[in-house]
Amino acid sequence: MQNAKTHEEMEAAFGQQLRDLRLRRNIDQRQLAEQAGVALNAVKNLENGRGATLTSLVKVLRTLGQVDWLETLAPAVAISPMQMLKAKQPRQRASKTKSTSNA
Amino acid sequence: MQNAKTHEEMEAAFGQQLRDLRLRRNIDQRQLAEQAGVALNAVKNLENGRGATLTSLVKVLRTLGQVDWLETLAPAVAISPMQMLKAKQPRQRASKTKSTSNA
DNA sequence: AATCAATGGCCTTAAAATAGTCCATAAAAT
DNA sequence: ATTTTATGGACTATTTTAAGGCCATTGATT
Repeated sequence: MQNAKTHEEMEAAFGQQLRDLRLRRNIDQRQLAEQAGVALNAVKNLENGRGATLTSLVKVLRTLGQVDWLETLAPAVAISPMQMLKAKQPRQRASKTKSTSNA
Repeated sequence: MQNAKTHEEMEAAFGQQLRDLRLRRNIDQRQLAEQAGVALNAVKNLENGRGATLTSLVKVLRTLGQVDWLETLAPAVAISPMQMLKAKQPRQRASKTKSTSNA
């Protein structure tokens, strides 16, 4: 099983992390909302996992000094410039072979 | 300056990472959308940074096998159980000192 | 060169952000 | 321990935005 968590659980757990970050900086939700330029309820929703937009998340992450985290999702495969020249473009579109299509 | 990138740029860059992940698995947007249980447009919006919900992101991340990434935002401060007993609660509310209040 | 995936536009519906207020309670002050 | 006070959660109504679906166009793959 990959995690067994539902989206709701995952979002709630994620919100808890956001809350931890905020508390480490010792600011309240209102201040965070103001500094991030989002509504107070947006922060509440984020921390409670009740639904939010990526935009709100990015703004909040920036205020919390965690924007870099967003770039850690898909670490680019680091290859040398020489390899770069040899290698084909990494793939810009999915190929036709419907390998993983289970639908 | 905190990163010089605008939200739009950040979301677009983030979307590019999602696209990379998808292409590494060699599936197209439609397949990803189907497997994730979101609309094709949700995937488009995510990859293009045109606005998306956290829910869509979580569903897509799960399909891409990257849900664990969500838990890497605020790595909990690992302390021993004994320290836990001694230590004060990490802070459950922001304290009164309006240090960072710029409003 | 021909295909077909990916994008972008438009429209409708669903959902989230915003704004404002109230309340329970945890934290600070006495 | 009790009081005070700020904090965070809950609720409503309204505005804004994204999801969902469809079609036309672009452009990478083959």
